[in-house]
Amino acid sequence: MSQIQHKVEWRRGKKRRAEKRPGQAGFAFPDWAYKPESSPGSRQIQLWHFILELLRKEEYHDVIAWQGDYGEFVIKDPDEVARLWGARKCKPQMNYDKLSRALRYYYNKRILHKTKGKRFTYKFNFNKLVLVNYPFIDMGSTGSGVPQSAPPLPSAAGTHFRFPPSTPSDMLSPNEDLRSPGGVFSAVARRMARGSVSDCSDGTSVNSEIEDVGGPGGGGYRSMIHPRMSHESLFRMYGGAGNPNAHPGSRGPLGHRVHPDNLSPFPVSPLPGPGGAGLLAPPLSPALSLTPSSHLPYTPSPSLSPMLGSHFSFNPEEMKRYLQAHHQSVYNYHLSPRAFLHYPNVIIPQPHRLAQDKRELAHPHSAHSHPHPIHHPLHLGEEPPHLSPFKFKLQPPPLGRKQRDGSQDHHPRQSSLSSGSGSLSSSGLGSSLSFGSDLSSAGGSGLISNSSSTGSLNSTGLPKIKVEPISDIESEEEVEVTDISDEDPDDRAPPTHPHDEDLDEDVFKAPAPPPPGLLPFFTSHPHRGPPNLKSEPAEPGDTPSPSPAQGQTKCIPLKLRFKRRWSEDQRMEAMEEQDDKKVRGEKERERETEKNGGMQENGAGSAPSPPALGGYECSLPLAQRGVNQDLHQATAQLSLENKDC
DNA sequence: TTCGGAATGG
DNA sequence: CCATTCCGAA
Repeated sequence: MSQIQHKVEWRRGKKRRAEKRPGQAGFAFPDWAYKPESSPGSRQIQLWHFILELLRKEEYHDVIAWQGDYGEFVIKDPDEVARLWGARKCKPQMNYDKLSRALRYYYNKRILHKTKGKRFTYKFNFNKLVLVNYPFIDMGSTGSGVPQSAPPLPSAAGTHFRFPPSTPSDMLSPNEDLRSPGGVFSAVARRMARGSVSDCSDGTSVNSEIEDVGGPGGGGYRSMIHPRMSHESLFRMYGGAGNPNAHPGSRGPLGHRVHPDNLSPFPVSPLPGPGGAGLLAPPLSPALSLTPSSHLPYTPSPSLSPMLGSHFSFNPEEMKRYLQAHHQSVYNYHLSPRAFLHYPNVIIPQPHRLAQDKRELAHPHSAHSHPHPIHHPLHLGEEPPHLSPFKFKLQPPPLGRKQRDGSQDHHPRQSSLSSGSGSLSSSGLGSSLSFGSDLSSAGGSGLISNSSSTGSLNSTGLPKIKVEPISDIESEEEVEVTDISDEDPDDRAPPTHPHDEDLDEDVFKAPAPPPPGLLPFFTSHPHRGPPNLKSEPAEPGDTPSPSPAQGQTKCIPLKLRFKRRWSEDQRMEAMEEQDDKKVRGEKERERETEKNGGMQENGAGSAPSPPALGGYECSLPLAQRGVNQDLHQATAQLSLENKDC
């Protein structure tokens, strides 16, 4: 503020870009999801990344710190944060007002939301997808501890899965990528490709994002998160307090960071040794909230899990594993249940219901007449018969309050099908591989439950939380992860669901072909503590009884269950923070979703995406070779501040 | 203080 | 897309 705002700048009349279209290239999902590739803007560090970094560092504790629950942070010194941000972006004029505007944009992306009632307090929506990309973030840790809560969740979840897929060999598989050329990897590749650079001219400053470095090698590291681990764990890994090694306390003044190692965002070795801790690393922190899903029974301890340890050992096999895991993890993180629906193999632990489900699930279905949705916990080897592209939808957009305009029409989505949409996979993988990518993918956003919840739930009397129109958005917004390959619609076009389109949830709907490699495994559902069973209003639609009957190849019952759960979760969230969101029409958001067409494929084609595989491959070697080194480098690079511009 | 539209730059 | 900058409105 003090500064003058001379807006003198060049304001040339640029024409307004009237529209924004997402990629024509063919992605169904929001472009922003992958910005890295081409968009310049994105290539720079993004604000939320920056925020996370600050949060990770003790040095900045006074200006910004985690506070409260999961993912909540408070900006203690707005001006300072703005200054730092401005420095990073070389925008001396930056101030909190502006910075906050930028943060507000995240609301729609669901990356952040405001904690109401608390000044300067925002909350990351880690619950949903964000983590996918940033598993390492340690949220609550900061000094305080985080621990707030470890959510008591059901540990059950953990139990079932075995992380390690049975067949490692498959991992690499190809499924994903292979399937579609452009598929997942492309995204990854793109990300990798993008080099982040420091903004400032001199380059002195390094980006905090370490992506690049991380990319090949780095990516690998992270992946290993045990699937079971919840975000929380991950968070800690990221460097927070959880990691003992993490900040040793020494912190340099701005420019210096502690040892690179510590700070690095990378979790240090996520990959546990094969046998090691990896499997079980206990989750630690709990900062997460909402959906913590899978928590192990044990409580998180602040100290990290063994996994975090610093050693990496990579064997080729491990790498594979880890990659796989990665994928999995990606998919797993709090995604909406829907995501899982498509995966037969997945097991989803539900805390409460677990038991029941478990039984059902547990059965080895031997394949038979009725294909049970769930098979074994991940098995890569088997390819699931049909995996569809999973789409994840994120939370519903917060709908801004645009009451004023009142506009909006919401169109119900009709589309159900949109489905086809595509998907993208990028998110997970991409990011995984490369470090810093954006969460963009995460952001993808989608919608959520609303439909279901709204509809059904409403009846319950809940306040409607959101109602949104997500229609269009949905399509786009949802992020799908998966391969996009979907290209062919037909194949997958499943005739499946005879019953309904699910309009409510589009999401569920269409299953598609199985992407082979991905297997998500479980999800997490968090519920925070309160039990919800009770109230769950069953939705009408819900299937009370699970009978998969039909040909659903997929699992309907499960689906429903999830749905329910999801809805609840959503509600909870909503309630928690709740806001009223209103329906906001998303205006412009596009429509594109076409899905079909050729876009998808694009992977290769239009999209510039580099050869996915290539990237992939690269990574391996790298990883193997010198992971540590890479890490170090990466870490080293990380620096928040930039010197002067 | 916070929200979000609009225009604009990149 | 992702901010940045303004700015009017709650």
